[in-house]
Amino acid sequence: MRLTTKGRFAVTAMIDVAMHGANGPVTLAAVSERQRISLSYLEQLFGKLRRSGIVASVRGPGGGYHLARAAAQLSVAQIIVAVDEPIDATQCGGLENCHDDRRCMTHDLWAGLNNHIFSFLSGVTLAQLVAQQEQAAIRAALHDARPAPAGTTPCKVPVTAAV
Amino acid sequence: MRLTTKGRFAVTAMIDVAMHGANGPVTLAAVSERQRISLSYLEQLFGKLRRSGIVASVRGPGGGYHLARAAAQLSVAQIIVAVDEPIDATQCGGLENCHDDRRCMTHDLWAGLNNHIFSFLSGVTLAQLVAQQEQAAIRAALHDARPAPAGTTPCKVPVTAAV
DNA sequence: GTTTAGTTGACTAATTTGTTCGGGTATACA
DNA sequence: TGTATACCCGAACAAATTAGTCAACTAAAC
Repeated sequence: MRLTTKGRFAVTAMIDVAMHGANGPVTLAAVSERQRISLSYLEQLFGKLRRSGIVASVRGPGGGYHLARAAAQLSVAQIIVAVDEPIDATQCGGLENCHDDRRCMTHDLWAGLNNHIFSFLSGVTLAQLVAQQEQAAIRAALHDARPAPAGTTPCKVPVTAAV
Repeated sequence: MRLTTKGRFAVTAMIDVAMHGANGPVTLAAVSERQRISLSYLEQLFGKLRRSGIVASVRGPGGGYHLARAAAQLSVAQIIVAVDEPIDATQCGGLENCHDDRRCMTHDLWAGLNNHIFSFLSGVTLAQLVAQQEQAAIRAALHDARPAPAGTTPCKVPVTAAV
């Protein structure tokens, strides 16, 4: 289980699809514009998401992507695994160059940690993230009750974001 | 909080130091040989670990690295943060190019997930990993009671390792 | 003073990330 | 039947990151 910006893009895009999918399929062009992710990159990501059965596509005009399952049935772990392909398998997967025990120590160790992180992210559903996001939007609307001039909202990134 | 092989190398090396640190400092050369990590790469990683106050160094003959605190006081999160520098801060940290709300949506979202993962990994101590590793070694020793020919132990990587 | 081992920095190859381009194909709609 | 929409696919690419190498230096033990 890797955790890179690639997976974040995928999750972000999936949240966007989940939030805008009420009235039919969501186009990647719309996601691209809203989330500022290059269209082609989205195409690559959604190709994987589709092949993983996480989203389904509708071609032609009025087409786009929609969730293949309910948002409550889709976990962050599934999304990340779909786009952040495994590769590696920790350097000796099926290879025979794994002779000394030490090597295996690393593997077992990380397999364990992987399991922990994976099961944690498996417990976080898209539905939860969407709900969290919608609440945040409501809070923001209430807080900035006065009509703020467009394009001036400061971006408050919690300190921990840099972690 | 990124989660890459770099962090894994660091944690693996730290476990090695923790397990072999009973009789004085552990040299990177020894870690390099046992864990099959390039010496120079370890030097880079331990440079960061030292500057983060996670390990302390002893120079000269008989020198090496030892934990700066008890293994029970060192979390996986600390190690990973030390070597996997933050960079990014999710693309707009202090920058002013964060105008539309959507951008901030991503940030808040990931800050939240970061917090979750971070606090989870903060709860995993080096001492726990060492204990887990020692138990595994004991199990392996009991299981492979017969004297296995050197260099033939198969490397069993759990399926989930590929995740 | 010689050896050990940390310390630093520069430099490199390989991989990953994110993007751009250039073409396809399926479908709704006129 | 045509045309616009939007999914699909692959190649090529710059930038960043990862992992490793090399070389020179400093502190300490013996």
